[in-house]
Amino acid sequence: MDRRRFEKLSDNAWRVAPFGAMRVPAVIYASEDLLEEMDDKVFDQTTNVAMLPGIVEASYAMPDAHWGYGFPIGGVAAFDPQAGGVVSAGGVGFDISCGVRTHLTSLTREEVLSVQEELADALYALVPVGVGAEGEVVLDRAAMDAMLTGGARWALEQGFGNAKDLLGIEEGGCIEGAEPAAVSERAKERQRREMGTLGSGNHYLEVQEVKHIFDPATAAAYGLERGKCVLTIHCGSRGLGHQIGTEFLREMAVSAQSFGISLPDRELACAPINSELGQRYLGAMRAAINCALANREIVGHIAREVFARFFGKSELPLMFDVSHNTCKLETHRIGGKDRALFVHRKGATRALGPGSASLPEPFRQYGQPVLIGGSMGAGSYVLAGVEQSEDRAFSSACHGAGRRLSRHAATRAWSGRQIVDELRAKGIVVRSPSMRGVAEEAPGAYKDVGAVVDCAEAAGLARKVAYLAPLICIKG
DNA sequence: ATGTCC
Repeated sequence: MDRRRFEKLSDNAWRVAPFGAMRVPAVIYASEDLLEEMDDKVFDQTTNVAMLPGIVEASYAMPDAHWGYGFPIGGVAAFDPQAGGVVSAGGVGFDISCGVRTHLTSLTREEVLSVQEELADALYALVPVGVGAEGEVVLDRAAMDAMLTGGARWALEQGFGNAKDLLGIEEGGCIEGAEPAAVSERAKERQRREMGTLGSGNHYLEVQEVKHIFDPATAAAYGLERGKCVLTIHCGSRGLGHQIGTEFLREMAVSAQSFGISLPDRELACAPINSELGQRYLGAMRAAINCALANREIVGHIAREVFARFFGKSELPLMFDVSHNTCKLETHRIGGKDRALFVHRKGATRALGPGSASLPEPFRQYGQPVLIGGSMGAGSYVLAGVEQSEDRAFSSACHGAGRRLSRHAATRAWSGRQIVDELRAKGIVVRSPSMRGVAEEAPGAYKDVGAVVDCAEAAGLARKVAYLAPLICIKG
């Protein structure tokens, strides 16, 4: 994008003053290099979101923003129901509550390397992965509704995971207000056999080494120790979330006119929060959030069983589990006044600062762990929420590196086999059912995750705590 | 992201 289209607020923040039907400004957090690299579509989409009814303060984009469906991926926007605010299915995305969780291990890099290939084989054999992957858990009608209401708490009752896990999951593992009745039979049917599965695309399970610590005190509070390994899982609500997104997008697009909403882009289909459709979507979306939380809890359980085979009994305590595709009711201080807002984060991570009451005690004073998934070769980062993030984008940060090339362009540039071999030469073992998927997810198809997190830190969205280097990657 | 088009 041409930086001259923006007013420079700082080295890492760029503003577009309202023009046309924009109700608020658009603000993109990016370094000059990242901004130049972004697609013009990010400008169009971020400014389009600023036209939606009831939007508060500004339409934001994170440093990893790229072209998405309606909203940019890496978009953050908050709406006030008292001011005609809307909820948008495209503002959450198709993979509702897609997110990342990281488990701690007491294993050293050497211990993992001594069984690297075998451990990769076992994880790949036992964690269902790929398009249409099905698991051992099959839900009947009653179990489906209990799962959609109970989230990770339900998974725990079924014998998956440890009770302590709930403390480390957003919302304590279960979001209130889920309405299984608002979820179609078709969405439920698609999910019936998909619990405890990874899925495809950018989803993965990785064993990573804590390679570098930037903030020793916070790392210690999070349980991260240099040279030790962690297990990170990135997946979402599978077929259920996708089906809910598809159905509500269609319904919202059809109904927009009846609500008197004129859409700058049909993909921005939305409904007033205070409408039957808006409430029904929120109930279904929260059910999908619980589905994703339960899904990750079960995948974590399977991984723990695999680790127990190799290394004996170990707890693999959960460090944190955080979603990056959600719309959540939160209280934010706007102009000195607390307001209840519906915050859409699409490819953006909640990043609560120190002292937030909803953070678990062990690390409340350090701020929320913000888990940033990099690409296969580039590694990942753990960040921490900072106080000033509240004034930047409702306490939000980036969620990953962000794509540089489209999936199609990536498959033209690389073969999956070539990528697997190159990563093996670097000491990273990859297992995947889809070599095309690996090519689409090639490290070169993503921006430099280091530059993205440096920018997030410089912009005051979050601060760097640790860098994680992959040793094993199970890829969807 | 996705039973990669009901």
